[in-house]
Amino acid sequence: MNEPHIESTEDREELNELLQVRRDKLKDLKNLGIDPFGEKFKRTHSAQEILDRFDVLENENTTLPGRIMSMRTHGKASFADLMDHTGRVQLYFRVDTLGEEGYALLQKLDIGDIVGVTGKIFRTRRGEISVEVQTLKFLSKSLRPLPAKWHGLKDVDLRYRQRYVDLIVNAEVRKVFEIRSRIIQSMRSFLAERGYLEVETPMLHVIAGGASARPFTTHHNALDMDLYLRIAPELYLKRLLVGGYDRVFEIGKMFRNEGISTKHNPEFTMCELYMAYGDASDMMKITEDLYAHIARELFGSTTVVFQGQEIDLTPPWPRKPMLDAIQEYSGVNLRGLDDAQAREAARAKGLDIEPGATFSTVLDELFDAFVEPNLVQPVFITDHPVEISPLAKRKKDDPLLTDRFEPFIVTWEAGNGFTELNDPIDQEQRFRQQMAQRDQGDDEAHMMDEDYIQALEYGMPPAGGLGLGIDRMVMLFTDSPSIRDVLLFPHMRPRS
RNA sequence: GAGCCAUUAGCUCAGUCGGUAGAGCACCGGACUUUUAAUCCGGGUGUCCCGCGUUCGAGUCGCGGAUGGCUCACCA
Repeated sequence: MNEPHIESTEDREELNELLQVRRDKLKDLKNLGIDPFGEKFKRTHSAQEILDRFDVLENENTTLPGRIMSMRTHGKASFADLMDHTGRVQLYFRVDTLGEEGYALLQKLDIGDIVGVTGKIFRTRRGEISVEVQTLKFLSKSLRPLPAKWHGLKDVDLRYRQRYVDLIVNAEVRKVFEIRSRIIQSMRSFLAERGYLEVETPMLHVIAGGASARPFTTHHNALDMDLYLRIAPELYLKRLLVGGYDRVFEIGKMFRNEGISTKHNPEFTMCELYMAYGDASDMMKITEDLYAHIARELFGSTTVVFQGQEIDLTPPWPRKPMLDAIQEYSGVNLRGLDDAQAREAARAKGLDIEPGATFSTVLDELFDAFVEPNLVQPVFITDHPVEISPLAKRKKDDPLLTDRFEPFIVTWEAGNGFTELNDPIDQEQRFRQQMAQRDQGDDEAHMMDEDYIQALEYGMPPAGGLGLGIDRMVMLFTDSPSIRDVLLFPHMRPRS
């Protein structure tokens, strides 16, 4: 920190009045021998504690830090609201208590300043629980004005770019991220209780596998090699099953170089878990139980309201094979059709299908157009075609389909799970098929991972695996319509 | 990537037919010893997102650009 403090007009002519006034007060404090950026401060109570336990705390002394959020001055007495992480408590200042000199310091106090006070807890005539301040310490002088107390900060651009201000001013935003933290905690304990070991696998991948997505690339200088940011941890977690761990999970960031929308951020959080000797049905059960468990912990109920719709998360959720769902909602029965017939059937429903589209592409289009918008209440869509499921085990009774499922809630895909393919020979063929698609120009097709095949050749137990999108789960539980509302710092274009 | 919309004071927003900008809160000065969206008196603090153009004159009209929002596309 070599830069000198900028304190007054001489240093920076361009500061506007609001900023200048605060810098002048800062200078005044220093001239009085007061450090405007205090130090460690020990608290005896939080703001909420004072309110909650007033019956026993009345007339007791308290010491607490917080941020000044509003001030009402009345000549020789003044009021202020002090906010900490728990809530707000009113401060009462009077010249009789503080003395002329102490009281005069209030002139240097601004909304936004972080202070520590000591004083007596009492109730005002109007009934407001307050602290009559005996000592006031400046812990951090605020040099910028906060947004208006009544209207707050609404400009979404500013709210995301300056999330710190959003968090200061909008208590409901703070709440969202507290709930996010509780959801993840609750997920961890849920899985730990069931014998899952939390692990960490690499984020820098030589092969971006485990999902169909365009990866970000980066470069390692010392090794002079390009690397990918992971799009999924799947192949590493299954190597751990080969290694002998019975149940593992990982919660972490994934990176996908794709479009940004209200449901997509380039980096997002996923929880993946694997259960040796299990299968897709175990994973469906874990999914519905986990959602219900979190809902109960958060709200004491397994129904939640999202954007005005009541969503019933009570297990068990219905299971519906993909082809049945398509037939039910679009009237198209794709069973037994070849690529050309499937294209024709979809076109008959008014979809714009490309000439070379394969059966699974058509299926995807029909599903997106006719089925997805209807999947408001939780449901597992099952039995995806093998071409779009290169890591899932085939169904015993239909080798063209896989033992796979996707949970849908409020029309979003909330996750993805399946019985894991543990046959290295089939896996290698699937990868080769994906490579062929890649050669056709599909840059989201899976890459070949020789080492993963080798791992399977050592023997991986039959297993169930599941990936859950944490951000979408948090959106559901916090009634947030945009993923940006559940990310502290959503990706934004830099301002020029 | 495409369409639509938005961008004016620190914040939230007005701004008529094209005539050089306003309100509330915040802020500054003054009064006030239990207020609480405190009140009362006085003060408008501005790159009207940026650039170019039309015009005697542009916050306002046209074109280009930036950022954001929504929808679509892409995408699990």
